[in-house]
Amino acid sequence: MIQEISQFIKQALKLDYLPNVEVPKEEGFGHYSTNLAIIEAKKLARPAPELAHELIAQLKEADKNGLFEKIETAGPGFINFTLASDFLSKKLSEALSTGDSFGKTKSQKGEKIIIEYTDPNPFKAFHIGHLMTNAIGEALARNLEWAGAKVKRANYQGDVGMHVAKSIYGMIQLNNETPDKNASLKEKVAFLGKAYALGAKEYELEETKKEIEELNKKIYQQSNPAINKLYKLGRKWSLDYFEQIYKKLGTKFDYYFFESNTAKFGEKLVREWLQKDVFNESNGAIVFDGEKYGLHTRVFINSQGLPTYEAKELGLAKLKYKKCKYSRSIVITGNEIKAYFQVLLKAMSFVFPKLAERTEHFPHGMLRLPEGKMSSRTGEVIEAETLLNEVKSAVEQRMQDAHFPPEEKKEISNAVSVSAVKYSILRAAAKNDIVFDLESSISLSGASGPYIQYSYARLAQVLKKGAFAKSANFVLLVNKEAKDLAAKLIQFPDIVDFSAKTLATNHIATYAYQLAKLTNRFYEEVPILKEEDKEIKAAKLALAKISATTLKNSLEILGIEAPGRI
RNA sequence: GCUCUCGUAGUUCAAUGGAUAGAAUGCAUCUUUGCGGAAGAUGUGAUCUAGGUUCGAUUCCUAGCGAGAGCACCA
Repeated sequence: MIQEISQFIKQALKLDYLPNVEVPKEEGFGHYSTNLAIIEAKKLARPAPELAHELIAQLKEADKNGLFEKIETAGPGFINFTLASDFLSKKLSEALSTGDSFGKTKSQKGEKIIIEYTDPNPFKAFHIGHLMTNAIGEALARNLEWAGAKVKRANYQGDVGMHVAKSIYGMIQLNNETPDKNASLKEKVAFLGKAYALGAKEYELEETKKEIEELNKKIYQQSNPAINKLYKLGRKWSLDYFEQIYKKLGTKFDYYFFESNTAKFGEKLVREWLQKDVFNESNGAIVFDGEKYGLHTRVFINSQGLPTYEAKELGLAKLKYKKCKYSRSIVITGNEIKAYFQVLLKAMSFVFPKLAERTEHFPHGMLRLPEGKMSSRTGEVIEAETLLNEVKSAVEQRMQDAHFPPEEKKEISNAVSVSAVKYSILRAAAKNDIVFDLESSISLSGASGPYIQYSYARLAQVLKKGAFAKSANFVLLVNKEAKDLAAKLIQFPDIVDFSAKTLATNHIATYAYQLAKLTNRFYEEVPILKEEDKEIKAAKLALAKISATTLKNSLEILGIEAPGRI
């Protein structure tokens, strides 16, 4: 829609560029507006409001199809457009016939994007940080898909390194507590957690520290069969457990990469480019001297000759490219890795210049919990499952009185609790830290995922009772509530484009909430099924249908399910 | 110490350099059972400080104050 209006202005005024068009924040400034007159007035050194009047005359002249009901100027020289109801009605009809794919656009067409996110480490906990990365990554992936890009989801997991050595050390110590084959995944993972905690603690001690470091080498070289066996076992338990979580969260990865695969290749690359002076030797380690570029120096191969995360990441870039010839590669992590990624990209610009250009790091803030219960101040990490379960039990309590079959109830409480958590992550701009407030999530009121789901479910129930036609005359809808809703609905494709372009899915989240609010207002103020005039009723039902679809689609992009009733 | 990010109602979050800085929650008041009240309506209240650029600054620049993260063999 924005594109369309911008094109119209360009042609009408014979400009050589597309003017900026946006939706004004305030009501009363029309549906769309442009600051064109202010910009042009400056070039011509003329007063902007005066120029705006002249341009409006030309725009009205050019509007042969009657797209606009009003074109007027306000404030410092903005030109504001109000759509004609015929035109708006036509747009709604298009949306209605587009059906479930309303909102899909082509702005990212031709892009092949690989997105890496979640990245939990086998043998370690899947904590709320991973949950946050997953929610953001999944939403970005879906958003880009909706904007027409081809997207591949990648997960990169650290299955070698000191944390593994610590865990295996613990597994050996706790040998007699090892769960047997038939134990539940939960018990197995709990055992791994205990083993890691023990290993991490013992690592603090001088004598065991050396032992664990030796163990680490053996794991890397796969030299000891007994250790290999433990390694295989623990790794599998972890990965199976992660898979359960992905399923719950609605993520399906196309590729899994492991450090055990990137390590040797990365090491080789670094040694190769050491000869070409991209890397230096320093204190027995091989480093990249980032200081030359205003960054800091980082170790790529440590003094024991083992590749660090940095070297592995270098190998990973190439492996990703082998799997998927991407035009763009996005890596999503917490922002504590930001500085390190800059060094990595600089090093990569020598080793794989083309890939480095296509790679971007997307750092996000931390998911914090308010002081008090579930606080992480004690230093303990909070597992994703703990948080999800806590929210879920609150949701279940709320649903106590609902008369749904048990199976459906379970599905709904899952969908609602995931939505509560995901929405509170996605509503905020990703780069900032956010505070997840358990209490306000449990209360399930206000700008929340469950509120949007509820709004959808209400409409879905109405639509069940009244069949909507394939087309309708939306001009008949004269209530303010219906008109406001209609104007919001046709913005959806623009929002999809904008958030895909800026990689900011919080715009989708905000939009979904605003739309839900408008649908509720419409629902409250405008009786649908009771409407006696057949044609008006058909139009109302059709508007409800588009609203329901759009709510569902915006939730879909956020990775949130929309049950038909909740 | 250096680098990066951030600083907006009591609280949690918004605002591609735009118009009267939006929401939610909290508090106060109203709608009272209808197509699903997990709802809707009204009121209340904020851009850290000092400069600068601009027709216009929460946004860009400089300095200060405050918070968080990072700064060599962890990932």
